[in-house]
Amino acid sequence: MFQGAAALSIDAKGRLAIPARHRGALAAAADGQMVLTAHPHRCLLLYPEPAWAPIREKVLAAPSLQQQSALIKRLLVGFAREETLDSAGRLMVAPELREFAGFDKQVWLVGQGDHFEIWSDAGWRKQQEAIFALGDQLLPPGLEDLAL
Amino acid sequence: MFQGAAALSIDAKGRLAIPARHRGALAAAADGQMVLTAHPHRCLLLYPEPAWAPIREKVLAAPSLQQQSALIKRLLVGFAREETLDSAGRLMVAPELREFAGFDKQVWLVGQGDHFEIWSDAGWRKQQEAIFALGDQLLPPGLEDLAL
DNA sequence: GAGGAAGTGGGGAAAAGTGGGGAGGGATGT
DNA sequence: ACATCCCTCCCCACTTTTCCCCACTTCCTC
Repeated sequence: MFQGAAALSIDAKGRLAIPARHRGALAAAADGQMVLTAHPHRCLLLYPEPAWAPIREKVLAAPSLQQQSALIKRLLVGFAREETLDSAGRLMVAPELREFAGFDKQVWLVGQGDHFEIWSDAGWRKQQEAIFALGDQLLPPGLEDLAL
Repeated sequence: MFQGAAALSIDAKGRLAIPARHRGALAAAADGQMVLTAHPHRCLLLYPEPAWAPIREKVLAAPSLQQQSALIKRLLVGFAREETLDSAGRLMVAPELREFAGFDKQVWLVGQGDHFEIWSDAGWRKQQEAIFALGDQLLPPGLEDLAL
């Protein structure tokens, strides 16, 4: 179970150090095999491979001659890369993915249950602003009864 | 299983270097025999020959006097070429196909499960813009329950 | 404050990407 | 039929990227 947001920096070689407290869980869930891909909201997704496989199968089953499902396939499967951590526990983020998500030096690793999202600093701030801007319209259908 | 997007360049002779991490899988799936053809979305398709054969048979079985199936046949089968990689792992892209897909120097090789798509730089960027433009209408019929 | 673990940066070897020369073979035209 | 041209493919050389390893700094723990 992954949760928690961490501000991390990507070094000049595109490497992202995963916080040590998550490494054990990643190794256990994925045997070290992870998949890094693009999210339509313009962040990246980091999945342990076993959690990613069923999603990939589902997406690939969609008809590729239909415009909209082709777009999803191209984004999710098209950008996906198998990755492992290097000996210092760092994840290599390919230049294509860095560009897609608009990564600068500073990024955020955000736990989301069975996977992580990785946001550029600017993108993450926008998410927060978007939440504040919702005001009373905060809760989406199906979650109206959420109490905190 | 092919996945991942790579920005590659086509040299002056029309050669495209396939990333080394895909070469093993291509050799295994196709014994080196590949088929390169045109996709109606104006990109190219790269199939291992064994995966292409059933698609070709299916397309060819369509009635050729019906306008719509004739168009598909002409595009998919008409543009298809058998290719192999050269000794440096490069794929030769015929001028006809380069022109069809509007290839300049920079192209994208995009894994799509059992095959690849190859996009011009401009075409690939348009795909991404199209996805962002979808907003909340992201998921096509049949994929509404996709969770990321 | 000392020791250890984690984050950070960079050097260097090896592999992969890139580009071009030139031989071989098939097509074209005289 | 022969010469020429063009296309293809193989090989070599150069550049860039990737990966592995080591060293330094910082922070937390004891």
